[in-house]
Amino acid sequence: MSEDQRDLYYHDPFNDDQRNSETLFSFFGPDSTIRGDSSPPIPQRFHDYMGLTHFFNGSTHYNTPPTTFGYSSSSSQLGFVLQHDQNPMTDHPGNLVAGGTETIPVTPNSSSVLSSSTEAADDEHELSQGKKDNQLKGVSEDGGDSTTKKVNKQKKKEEKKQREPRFAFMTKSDIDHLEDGYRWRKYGQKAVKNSPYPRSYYRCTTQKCTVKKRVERSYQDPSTVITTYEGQHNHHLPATLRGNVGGGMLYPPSMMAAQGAMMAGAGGSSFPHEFLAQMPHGFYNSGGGGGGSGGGTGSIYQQSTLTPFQQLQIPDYGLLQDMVPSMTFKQEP
DNA sequence: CGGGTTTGACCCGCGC
DNA sequence: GCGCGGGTCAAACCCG
Repeated sequence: MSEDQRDLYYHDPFNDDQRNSETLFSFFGPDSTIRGDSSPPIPQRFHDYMGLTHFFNGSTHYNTPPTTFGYSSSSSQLGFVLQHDQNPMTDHPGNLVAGGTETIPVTPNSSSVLSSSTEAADDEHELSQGKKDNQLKGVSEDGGDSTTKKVNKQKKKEEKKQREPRFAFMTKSDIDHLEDGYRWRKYGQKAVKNSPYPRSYYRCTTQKCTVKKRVERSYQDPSTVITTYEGQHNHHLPATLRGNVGGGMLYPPSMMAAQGAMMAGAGGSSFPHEFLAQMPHGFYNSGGGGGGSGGGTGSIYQQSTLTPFQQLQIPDYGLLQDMVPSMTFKQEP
């Protein structure tokens, strides 16, 4: 009963701060904050994540998870949950965790969306491989011998500890599967417990690229799409998507350079939160520019009607830095 | 015909 | 040990 009640709640990754394996960012809410050392309120909020999207797309660097962020659909809000394969909190003792409560109304019992998937997804890479191996073996080797299985299991357990970088974010969008410049192949769909909306599983179609993503719609707020990326692309953006040539062209070189600088500056830690620290300010302020969406005046749930071009903004690093004062910021001259 | 989607089955980890 | 839920597989199907 109580469990049922608990389960009735939507499990929201952005409110799940129970796991240290996650770092959460939230740009939702009128007083959304990125909590750095001093947790200053963000002067402005993102109401158009498209810029971010394109910004992410702007990366042509390998091993930059955020490159998967680009979207080309209309949306207005964006939130992040960054998941580190190690302990993100050690990197950011001040916690970048946004409680989530101040942004999107969720219950404290969030667990499944990311956390459970976090757990389960641990083994996705290895397991999926292992599973596949097992299955294949089972077929090809008449079930195989238990010794091999045991060895495989152990191996898996060891490998399991190595997590792919994973992060999630929420977006306001009518579209479930938002385009991000990469090509994805859907390989599964599952019903989400206590949610009328299914979760879809996608894999990057590029050969040897193991990046996956999960997409699901928020149960509490159907207009919100939760996207979880896992892994890092080891290739460039395919230049085939609706003229959105990798999105990379959409950003000035300085931007990409800045990102590259960041990645380099991260000392190999190519994790999104560093990247996020560099997030340009312009993108979230682009609403007023075009779509007539009311720009900065709209509620945080306001839908953006920007076109990709309207969403294009030259990043304002200074403002960004203001937003995330606790983060290192590099800027290309 | 090739590539993507759908969908039921299966595997695995975890909690009870 | 068992059941549940998440994640993946793969055959069938769809579509351009």
